[in-house]
Order: sequence, then structure tokens, then C-alpha cells
Amino acid sequence: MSIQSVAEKAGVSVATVSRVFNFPDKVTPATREHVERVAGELGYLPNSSARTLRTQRSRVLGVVLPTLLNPVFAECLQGIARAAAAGGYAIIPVTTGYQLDEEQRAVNLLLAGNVDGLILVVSNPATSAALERLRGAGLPYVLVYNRHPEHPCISVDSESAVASAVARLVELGHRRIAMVSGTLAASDRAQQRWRGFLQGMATAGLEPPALVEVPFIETAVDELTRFLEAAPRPTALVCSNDLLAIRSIRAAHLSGLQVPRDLSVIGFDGIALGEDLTPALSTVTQPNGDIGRHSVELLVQALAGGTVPNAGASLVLPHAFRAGESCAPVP
Amino acid sequence: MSIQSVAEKAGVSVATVSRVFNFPDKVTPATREHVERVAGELGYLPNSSARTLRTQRSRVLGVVLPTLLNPVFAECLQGIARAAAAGGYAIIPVTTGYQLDEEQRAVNLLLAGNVDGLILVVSNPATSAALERLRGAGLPYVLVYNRHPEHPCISVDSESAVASAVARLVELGHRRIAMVSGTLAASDRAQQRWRGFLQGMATAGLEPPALVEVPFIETAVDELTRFLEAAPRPTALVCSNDLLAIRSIRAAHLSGLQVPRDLSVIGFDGIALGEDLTPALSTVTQPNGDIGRHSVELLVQALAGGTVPNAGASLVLPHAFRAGESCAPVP
DNA sequence: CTGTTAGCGCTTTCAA
DNA sequence: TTGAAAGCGCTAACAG
Repeated sequence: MSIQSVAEKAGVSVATVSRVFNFPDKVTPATREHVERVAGELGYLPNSSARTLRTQRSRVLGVVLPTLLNPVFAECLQGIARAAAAGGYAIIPVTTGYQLDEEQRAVNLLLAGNVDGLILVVSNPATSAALERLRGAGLPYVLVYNRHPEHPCISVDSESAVASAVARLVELGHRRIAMVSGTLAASDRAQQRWRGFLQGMATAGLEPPALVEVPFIETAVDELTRFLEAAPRPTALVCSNDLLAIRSIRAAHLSGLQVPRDLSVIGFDGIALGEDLTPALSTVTQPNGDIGRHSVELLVQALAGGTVPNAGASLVLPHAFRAGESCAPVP
Repeated sequence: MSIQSVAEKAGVSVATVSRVFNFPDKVTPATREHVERVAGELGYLPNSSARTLRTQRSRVLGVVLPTLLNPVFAECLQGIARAAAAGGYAIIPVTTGYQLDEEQRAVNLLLAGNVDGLILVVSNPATSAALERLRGAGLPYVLVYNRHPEHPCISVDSESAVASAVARLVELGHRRIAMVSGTLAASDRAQQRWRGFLQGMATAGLEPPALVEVPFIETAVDELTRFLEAAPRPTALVCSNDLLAIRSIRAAHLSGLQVPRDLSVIGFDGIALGEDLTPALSTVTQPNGDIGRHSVELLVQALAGGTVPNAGASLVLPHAFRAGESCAPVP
């Protein structure tokens, strides 16, 4: 089904058919209706490759994410998908599994794939080769979750978010508070959250706190269990993300500790599922869907204006503390 | 950066450059290396739209899913993404929010988007207009999770899976067992699971059991709470999916019931997160990633052979029961 | 082994 | 308002 066949069947030129689909008002209502009817009968759909080739716009956005297995990113992608659809864009998501080489591969793939722009979360914007390459290519992009002064980023202020989470724990009487995180080196978010933690502890005048770095998510529970069984154990845990918080609660349980009675746990991310858990997860919520939505809007806006989003367009969205039930006063 | 400029700079014809990228062995090693170097210097990447237009193959697969907010589908999509990438395909996912009209819209969008094939979960294959349209279009597709004798489907035998889950509960001494499900009318999976439940109960010679239909996932907990507080309350719940099971446990908690001491709960889906909960979720696991992977492989295989997957290629993958901790004997 | 060339389906001047 | 025609970048005959 090509524009050609529609034109023939309708007895008009291909240019007219094209106009009917692209600039309906540039065509007499009569011919327009006629063409539309014929096109409908033939089940004609404009070929998007041909259109892309001609216009140099694919109306496709690439999305690079670490994984879909963490609901944070699934929620964000959902937000991206909705906003993109609303704006007439399709998306091509690629996951990297937190691996730098996959990050590269993903960007290359998308660069070769004729996407109009890219939304991505990289391990670390300051050092990402993929990001460098992307910037070099001149393709519009927006980072999500990452924060960096030289790139357009949609993020939240993790640092102060974690600091105030610590303050809450301190108010509840906690003094021995530890942080649980994935590998710091692997993620600027983890680093920011750790800094927020240090800052919160310093503000409260508390001891240099412990960091439990959990390199492999699969073994998190084992490591945490070990940590919780060593004395003196903390009375509260601040976790770098909700998945880790959930695993920490599990580890506490395996160590015979009850949350929040014996141990308070705070997560970070605000995944929807946290609210349905028992105890409901106390966490710093990020507007994951909105983060996705804004990234699309920023990109689409720039695309429409023929510009490239720059660092000045960065957005820091509001975070919040969801009280939940996994935090309690020290007895 | 076009093939043309590479050809000129390398002093060869465009055909040669094309061959270097598509059939490297059809070119002298010398020229090949030369062209590759020049292409590298120029940062040349073949334009995929032009290629698609010419070859009529986009190497893109469309994916239609209800939502990414349920980890089942996120896990499946992750499997799809991996397998697709491995096979040299990109994916365009579209979510429908369980809405029939969105299902239509998604299929139309993808049909117009030059995808080579579609992977989809529809509400009900027997009645889906979108599926009908798709079949009419002659585009290769595979259903996932759905089951229907006239379509190629990757699924598990939910019916017997639920039946045997019921049998386990019966072994544990349960007699008053209820099922918790989303709207039956909205999903063939829910219907299959309900049938499995009925069958399991019948086999055990138990009373016509209760069904708690939860139309809106947001209000699930309220409804469940009400149900659990009415007498005589069940001693066990079989839930149509893990999210519902998690909410059921929450509802039990809100009603002052402890799981599994006062109430046993079994889920369905086997989302990874279930293992990290406390109590760990007892559930019927589906190989979500594999379901995705197989759907891609089936599609890619058909695509390679120039055929269309048909109902005969359907796969029923093995399910399993993950014992977890949310089930216990009746005291 | 390499080059020439037609044409995939569409949009977009430019003329009529 | 409509049409003719060029050309987006690539692949695949076909010829050499």
C-alpha cells in the first residue's frame, strides 16, 4: 500500500495525497474527503521509513536505562512512554545492565537507528564515554536521575533528600545509623545519596557512619545479614534505593530482627509497590513517572524548536518523604 | 554522513561501501579495510530508514503490553529486549493500560511504524479487535501470556498451575479457600486462573468457593479488608497475580490477621521481588524473561524464514510452585 | 571484485 | 488548488 496506489485509485497526484495527510487544509474539502475515503478503503498507512528518510525526522526517541527489573526505571519508562505517545513519538528502550560497555553499545545502536533524541541514565555523567560520544554527535539528549552541571538533567536533589531522611531518624532517637548502597563507584546517584548521608550525620553531630556496599544485588541479603549480626549493630538503615531497603528488611528478619521494632529502614525511590508492603516502606519518593514525562517534554520541545536541550534546561523535581511503617523511635 | 561521502572519500563506489557493511567477504580485504577506516574516520553509520525503505525490513519489533507498572510485564519486556538485541532487533514497546481502545491504537501505531513483527498481550485473544486487524494485515505476531488455539502463543498452563496450588493448600488442611482476581471479563488469563481454581476446588470436593473480583487495583486493599472481616472468613487466598497477593497480605495485616499464621496467601506470576518480601511470597512462578525470549525467537525465526508464526508454533512453558513463606498449615 | 543504476515511498519545491 | 519531478540514503540486480 503506497501513496502511489492511493493517488491512482483516487485519480489525483501523489502530492495531493501527501497533502491530505500532512496539510489537510491545503486541499479542497472535496478532494480531501475523497482521498481520505480511498485511503481508508485501501487501508493505507504512510510508510514511516520513507517519511523519515525524506524529512530526516523519525519521531522516535531512544531511551537508555540500566534495567527494567528495578521498578524505578519501569515507572520512569512508563512515564516516558505515555508522554512520548502523547507527543506523537515512539520510543526504543535499551537496557545496559549497569555496564559501561553496554552503555556505549546502546548509544551507538540508537545513534545508528535514526532516533531524533535520547533520554538516558548513565552510570556517571562526569566520566561516561557514551555521553561524550553522544554529545559529539550533536543529537539532542536529556539525562534522567543523573545530575551534572554540564548536561541537561531531570533529577531530584538526592543529597538533601537523604540528609533530611537522616534528620528524621535522629529525631526518632537513632544514633547508630548505617547506609546501605550499591557500588558507589558505579553510580553518581549512589554517590550523591552517600554524600547526603554523610552530611545528615555530620549535621546531627554523629559518628563517622558505616557504609555497607553491596556490589551484587543477588548477594545483598547475605551480606546484610552478616552486617546486622555483628555488634554493635545499627538501629537504623538508610538504603540507597527501595529494592535494597526491601532486601534489608528481609535480612533483618533472617537475623531475628523485627522492622521497625528492632531496626528502622528507609528506602529511596518511592516505588509504588512500597506502599503495599507490610510494613509499608518508609522512603524518599521521587516522581518517577514525572521525571520521564519531563524528559520527553524537554526533548520534544527542543526538537520542535530545532534546538538542543542544554544544561540550563535542567530540572530538579521535588522529592518527598513517605512515612510508611518501617521507621520507629528507638525504644 | 552518507554512504555517498564515504564512497567518494574512499575512492570507491557506493556499492562497494554497501558491500563492506553487508557482505564483507564479497570485497577484497584491502579495499574493505580501507573503506572501514574511512568510514570510521567519518563516523559513518548506515542510515537505517534508507535501509529499511530499500529492504522492506526494519529490524524492529513492536511490543504491546498492558503496563510496565506490573513487574511481570517489566520482566517479560526485559527478556524481550535482551533477546531482540541479541538477534539484531530493536523494540518499540507500547502500553495499553488494559484498555481495549488503546490496544487498537497500539496495533495501528505499530502497523504504521514499519515494524517487522509484533509481540503482544491482549485482553482476550478470542474477542480482540486489534488482534483481528493484525491478523488481517498479515504481519507476523506472537501472543505472550494469552492462550488461544488459533494464535501462536507463548504461555504457561495457568489452569493446572492454579489447580495444583489449590491442592497444596488442601494438603495443608485448608477448606475455606477464596480466590482474589482482577476483573474476569477483562483478561483471559484471569479466566483461566479462575477455572483452574474451580477445578482444584472441585477435585478436592470443596464448596463452591468465593471469588473476590477487584476491578480497580487501587481500591484492592479496601475491598479485601472488607472481605476478610466478614465471617466466615477464608483461611487461604489464591490470588490471580502477585501484586494482588501482596495487597492481600497488606489487607490481612490491616484486618489484624497475620500471614501465614491466620491466613495463607498464594500469588501467581513469580515476580522476582516476591522472594525478598517477608514473608517471602508463595507463588506460582512463570518464566517471565523466557516467555519474552521465546516470543522473540519464534518471531525472528519466522522472519528469517519468510514465514509467519502460526498457532502450531505455540509454546507452553513450564511453571513451578515457589513455596515461599506465605502459606502455612491450618492450625 | 567492482561500478552503474534503478527504485524503495515519501515530501517538497517549483510550475501550472 | 493541484501536479510533475527531484531526491532523501540505501541495496541489489546487472554489467563489466
